Amino acid sequence: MRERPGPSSSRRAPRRDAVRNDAVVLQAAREVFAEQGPQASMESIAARAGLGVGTIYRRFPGKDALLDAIARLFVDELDEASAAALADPDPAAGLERFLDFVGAFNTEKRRYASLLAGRIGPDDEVSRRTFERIRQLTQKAVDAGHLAPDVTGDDIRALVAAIHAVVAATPDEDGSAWRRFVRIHLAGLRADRTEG
Amino acid sequence: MRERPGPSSSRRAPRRDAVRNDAVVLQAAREVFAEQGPQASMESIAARAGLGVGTIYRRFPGKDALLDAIARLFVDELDEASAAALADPDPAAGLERFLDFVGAFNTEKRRYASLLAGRIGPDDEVSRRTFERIRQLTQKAVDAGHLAPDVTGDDIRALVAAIHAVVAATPDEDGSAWRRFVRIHLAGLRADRTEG
DNA sequence: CCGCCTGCGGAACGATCGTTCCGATTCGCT
DNA sequence: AGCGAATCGGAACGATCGTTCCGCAGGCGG
Repeated sequence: MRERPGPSSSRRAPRRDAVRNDAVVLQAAREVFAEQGPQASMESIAARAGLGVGTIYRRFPGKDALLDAIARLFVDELDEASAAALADPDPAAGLERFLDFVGAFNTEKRRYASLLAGRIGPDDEVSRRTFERIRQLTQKAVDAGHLAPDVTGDDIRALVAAIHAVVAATPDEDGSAWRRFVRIHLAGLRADRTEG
Repeated sequence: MRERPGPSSSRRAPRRDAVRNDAVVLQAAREVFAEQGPQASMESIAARAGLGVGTIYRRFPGKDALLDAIARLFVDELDEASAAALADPDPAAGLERFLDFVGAFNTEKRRYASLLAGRIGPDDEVSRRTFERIRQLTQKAVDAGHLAPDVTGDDIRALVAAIHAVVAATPDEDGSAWRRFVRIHLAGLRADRTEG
């Protein structure tokens, strides 16, 4: 039994091609899933990556795991945006920045929409963290008088879902439709609705 | 050669079981698709109907045609609702009645949501008729002063898409979430947004 | 440069599914 | 009741796809 170089490396350095392929597989999967939807075959992903199917299975237990990994990337990105928005000293600016991000994000990733369907549940830890930030951000905006007193995090969460739908229903990459939708809805969230 | 009873009946009365099965197949398909989604197998639909798969294929050319037929039922129902709303003498009441229908309709048919995905395009004749009615209804509501002057049919169409998303994002059959969402958005559509 | 081992390719397998087809069955008519 | 045709049931087929497996190539350490 020889001494090992370090506590974390057991025998050998990983092969360079293997390291490269980690990123290659994920990138190819993102492209092909975006073009063909979740029912794209593993074969077509492997072809796009310039690899064999076995190489994919050495990294991901199966197709579901591959889709989950991609979905996680998006959830994480949204979580970071919520953190940045909450850090803004002006709650109104932070909220609008966040909603802008949601719209732009959905527009950019419009072809990936079907991938997340039912893949990340409401009990996901990251999603819960994101919503908690939305809740705090909303409360700060209410306290500052930028939203009507009865508005809660649930209202903003509904708006986020609605933005997704509006972007999906809008052809091409026209950003004006969802921006107008957000402006209108924010006006409703600011308004005194005690009469209606 | 005998005289035939009429110009449209060629030989015989249709068999009673065949007439029954027309409705049986469609009902079974609706149930199974609602439970399992569009990827439910023809076999499982036939089993639910208590029939063989061949019986389904005698009525519908294939699975896609079966899904299209179901989607068409929903599109037609929405079209009728738009006609009823437009017939209301009070544009504001007609509009709110229509939006109420959309929310209730999506709640009731929540499990069918994935069936229509990409199945009925924007160039569908019935869908175009529906949108034209929405456009007229919106114009009447604007003229009556119930909506801000810059609101168009596109805004209401976006709201319809948003309602669908909010219903889908709400657990169970709680109708309060989308009702609140609609009330908020309508307040935004009524508001003078020249400042924001 | 050599030998060893990690990682790769892609054929093959089993499962699933949409669709077809034809013998058996059931119905309408006389 | 009996005949002929319309309709049905479900086995069988071909295509597709996810996954496994193992012989082989290519890179790493010496």
